[in-house]
Parts: sequence; structure tokens; C-alpha cells
Amino acid sequence: MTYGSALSCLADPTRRRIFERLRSGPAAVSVVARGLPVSRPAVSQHLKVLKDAGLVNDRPDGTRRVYYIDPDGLGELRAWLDQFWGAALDSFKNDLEPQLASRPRRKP
Amino acid sequence: MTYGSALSCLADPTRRRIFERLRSGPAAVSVVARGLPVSRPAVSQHLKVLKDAGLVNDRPDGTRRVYYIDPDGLGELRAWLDQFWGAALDSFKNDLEPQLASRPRRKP
DNA sequence: ACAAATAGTAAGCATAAACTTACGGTAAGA
DNA sequence: TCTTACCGTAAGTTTATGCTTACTATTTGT
Repeated sequence: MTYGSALSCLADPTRRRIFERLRSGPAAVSVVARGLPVSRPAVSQHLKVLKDAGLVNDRPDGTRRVYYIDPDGLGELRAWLDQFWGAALDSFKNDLEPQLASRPRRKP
Repeated sequence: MTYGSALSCLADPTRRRIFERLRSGPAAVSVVARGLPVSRPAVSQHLKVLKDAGLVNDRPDGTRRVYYIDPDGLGELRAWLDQFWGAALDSFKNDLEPQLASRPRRKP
């Protein structure tokens, strides 16, 4: 259930901004924190959550720590999302009105 | 920013279960509530949130209210997600190591 | 060796939100 | 008409979590 944690992560606006910042390339924690309205420790905590969810990875660089997007986590999320497409969906929406299988009424 | 609310919605496990239940076809509120460990009003509240996010729609059916997945909301979410793919991503991950543009060091 | 820079962690607080029970409202069948 | 089934909303409680301010650790450069 790793897509669950991925969704939890990206539900937070600040975490989304961090993630979108990383889309333009790897960056160290303080670099990411610059331009965000929260403190650097907050960014550290967010990055930890993102990493636990498999959405980012990090790499040491001196005293710095460079974070970058991990496509694997995104892949799982996308795979889960794609389960919701298919012919059935549109046929349902466009009022073909299938007969609602389990529908206990008082009298047939 | 409707993908934001979509992500918030699907971050909740109960809401995900409701959404996945609807994947197998439209269903009334009490039918959805059956098989879930929460009360029926809770399901009603969740469905309202899902509807506000554009992920589901509803249709009256007597005293019942039939909910079904709205592909439009899913589309926006998917479009946002797709922004994170591209050649850049994999080149970043596989240690091609771009030079980290903004990197103030004490001495060059 | 010492100082500076960078980052992670702990403790504490405040807000959001998910759930329950109770109530009101509408549509259908006898 | 009156009863039953179904649904949404209000009020209130509890839990989760995002943020801040310390503090500690590690690495680099002089």
C-alpha cells in the first residue's frame, strides 16, 4: 500500500511545493527551504516523509544533502490511478444506467 | 488547483475505499456504507468531499442517491502527475549529476 | 585544532479533520 | 395519510499532523 503514503504526502500543500521544486532538478535542503514560507527544519521533516513514501531520494554532498525525485514512487501512484480508467467508467457516467445490481426494494 | 483537493481527498484511507468501491459501478450511499467500518453519515460526508473535488457525481433515485466516479477529476490529477515524467527525471536519478546550479560555497 | 555551515531530531503547541450521535427532510408503498 | 426507508446536516469530541524553537551531529575550510 505504498500509493497510500504517496497520496498522503502529496496531499499537503507545502510538500507539493517541495516536490514541484525538485522537479526542476536536485537541490539541497536549505536551497529548497529558500522560497518557502516555512522553516528549514520543517522542510527536513517533509523531505523525510517524502523519502519514506518513495517519492524522493537523497545523496550526501559534503555537509549538504541533495534531494531528487524518485520516479519509482510516482510509478506506483500512477499505476493505481490508471486502474480507474476503462470503458466501464464512461459508460457509467453517460447515463447508460446499468441496473444497480444489489438493490433491495420493498417489492419487485 | 483542483488536483490539490483531489489529492487531499484520496489521502484519506476511508475515502479511498469508497472511491475504489465506486470503481465497480455506481452505488447508493447505504450500499457503500455496508462493508465499511464507519457510519453512514460518515460516508455521506466523505462523498460530499469527493464530489466537491470533482471525483464523483450523484444522481437521485427515489429516496436514494446514486454516486458514481467522475473521470474529469481523475483527468486533472493524472495530468498533474504526468508533469513529473520526462527525460530529465531519469537522468537525474541515474547519477548523471548535473552541477547543482545555485550552490554558494565559501570559496570556489 | 577551531570555527562555520549544513542538516536531522526532540519537545511542544495549535489547527484541521474524521468520526459519532442526534435531528430534520423527502420520496415511496400500504 | 401515515409509516418506512434513505439521506444530508449540525454539534461535539478526539486524534493526527504541520510548524516552531531549541539542541546535537557531521563535514569543510583556515
